[in-house]
Amino acid sequence: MRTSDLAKRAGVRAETVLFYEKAGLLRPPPRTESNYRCYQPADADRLSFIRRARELGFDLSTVRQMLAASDNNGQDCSTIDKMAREQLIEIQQKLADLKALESQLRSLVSQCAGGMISECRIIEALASGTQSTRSDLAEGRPNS
Amino acid sequence: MRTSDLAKRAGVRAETVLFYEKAGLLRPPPRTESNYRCYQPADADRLSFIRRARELGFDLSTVRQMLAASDNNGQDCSTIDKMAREQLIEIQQKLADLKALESQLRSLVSQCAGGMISECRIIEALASGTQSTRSDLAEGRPNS
DNA sequence: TCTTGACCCTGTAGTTACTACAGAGTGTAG
DNA sequence: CTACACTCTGTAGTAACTACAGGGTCAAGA
Repeated sequence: MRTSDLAKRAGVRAETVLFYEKAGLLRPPPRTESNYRCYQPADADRLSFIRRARELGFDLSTVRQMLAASDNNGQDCSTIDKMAREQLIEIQQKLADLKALESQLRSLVSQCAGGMISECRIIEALASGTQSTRSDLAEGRPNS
Repeated sequence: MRTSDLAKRAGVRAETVLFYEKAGLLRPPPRTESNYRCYQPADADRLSFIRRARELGFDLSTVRQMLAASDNNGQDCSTIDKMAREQLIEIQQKLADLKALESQLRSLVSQCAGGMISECRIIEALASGTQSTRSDLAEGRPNS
């Protein structure tokens, strides 16, 4: 398999394959006489593994460790387990943040009734929070 | 106010203030004789506006447009409204993605019963999806 | 045989929103 | 006078790719 064939199988770009090699996730495959990379089906599996882990939000260095662990069958499962649990907690935190953000944004959007900027509720909401009113958002020193 | 005073008021770093100036969000303030930046309270309001918008997930170019709109009181509110609605949709999409991700990850984590890597359910789950079994994750060409 | 087009290679620069210096100058307290 | 804390500019680093530039290779068609 050539680089682009491997890439297609996993649904990534050829550049990404090269990037993963440089990043130490994919091993340098043998080359043809003309220096083209030559991949085996097993490489496609490894690449799919990487993609699945990435889609679950694991970062590259975590994926690297997972691959190392999976290459090392005798090892204890707890490292991997710990990484997954940490990732879960991180995702749950992000989820909570995003939920809060969504409700704030929804309330922001619901307040807009059209009309002029000067009475825009969205701008007002973003400007409020300090004691100042919207009339002086560092105006008076225009820059253009 | 000096740069770091302004920064403290909005809870950002001094470098971030400079960065926002370079990015065209904060206007270059007047300088002292020795070339130090001299901010007014209104600049703090503008910076807070930026921070609030950023915390709601708006990107810098959107924030720039919002500031431009808010500097231009006569303008119609619909541009801002549109930006906020688009942002809401984006956040809702991310929220949905993250929810799906969380449940996948939760099921992954719940399957781990400890033990050796060779029978790790987490690795298995990441490796599955193609027809291949976990025994051949591009092994056989170790690289170290 | 020559050419065209589609690949492949390496290496570098761009993206976002900052953060972290390096190397220089300034201001003030002891 | 000196130490220390600040300021300035400019550049390089972060994550995970993406997008070239400038070269080489290969197979099919004229």
